[in-house]
Amino acid sequence: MRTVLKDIHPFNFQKIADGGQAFRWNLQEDGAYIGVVGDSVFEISQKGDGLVIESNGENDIIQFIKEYLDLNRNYNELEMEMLKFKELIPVVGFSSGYRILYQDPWETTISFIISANNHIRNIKNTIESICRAYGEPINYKGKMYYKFPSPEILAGVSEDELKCTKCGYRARYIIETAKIIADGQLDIYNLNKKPTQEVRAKLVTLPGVGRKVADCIMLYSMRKFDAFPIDVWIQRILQHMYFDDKKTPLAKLQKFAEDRFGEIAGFVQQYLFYYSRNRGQDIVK
DNA sequence: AACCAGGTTATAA
DNA sequence: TTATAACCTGGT
Repeated sequence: MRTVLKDIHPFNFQKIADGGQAFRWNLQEDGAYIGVVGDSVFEISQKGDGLVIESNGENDIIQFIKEYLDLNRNYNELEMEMLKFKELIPVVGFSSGYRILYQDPWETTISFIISANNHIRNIKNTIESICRAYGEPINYKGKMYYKFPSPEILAGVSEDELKCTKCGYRARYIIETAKIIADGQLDIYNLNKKPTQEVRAKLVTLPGVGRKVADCIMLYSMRKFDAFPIDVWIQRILQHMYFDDKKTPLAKLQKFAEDRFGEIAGFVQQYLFYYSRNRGQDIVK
């Protein structure tokens, strides 16, 4: 399947793919990105406002990837909302084109458990190893790619074996969480129907999932846009912009951001994150 | 060689 | 309720 989408704006796939919300997109020599989403391989290249999407999936995969890329949302409108906060004017200008992907809750949960106290290169390597070791293969243009393994599969892996993927002490969290999901103790695919507070409370019961990871899961896979994950970058930029560069407790930053940005907090977080990480330097891999 | 990187957890005040 | 240390791994 191959399709061309036009007049997509604002949209910047490089920002989206390398922005830290997804870990399975890899830049090719020709400038395209290849990644596995769900059961299919996708190859995406952007030329201005046009998007070329290739996939081993069938035609009905187009709607799927449009949802994934959040193409049905009006980001012009959204950016107008953000610009009502005057201090965000340079942030929106810098980060425009970023989008919040709509990812799989299970994969997102495990990915962000791995992300804790870790950095992107390691996170990507570990996730890729896990998929290669336990995920089903997909052939795309003569090369092998691998799906993200199911909860049932990871629930059955031993801790020592999983540690071969360099996830370290997180191996235990991954397996225990997989067991809870596989057993049906937590129905992660229907969680989004509940209010944010309630979903968060459920998510943090999973081993390896704290406040920050829970908010990432909600924001990237459940469309809970009032979630506002605070990592060191967000902490830095919030302290810089609103707290006179003074070290401020996470709880205080959290409440501040939620009160100030409300329903669009998650979008603001993404734009701030990208701004905080990348302004004045090259885009980090 | 010591320290850090997109936090969570256990433990103690 | 809030603060502090330990934690796999890979890199500087």
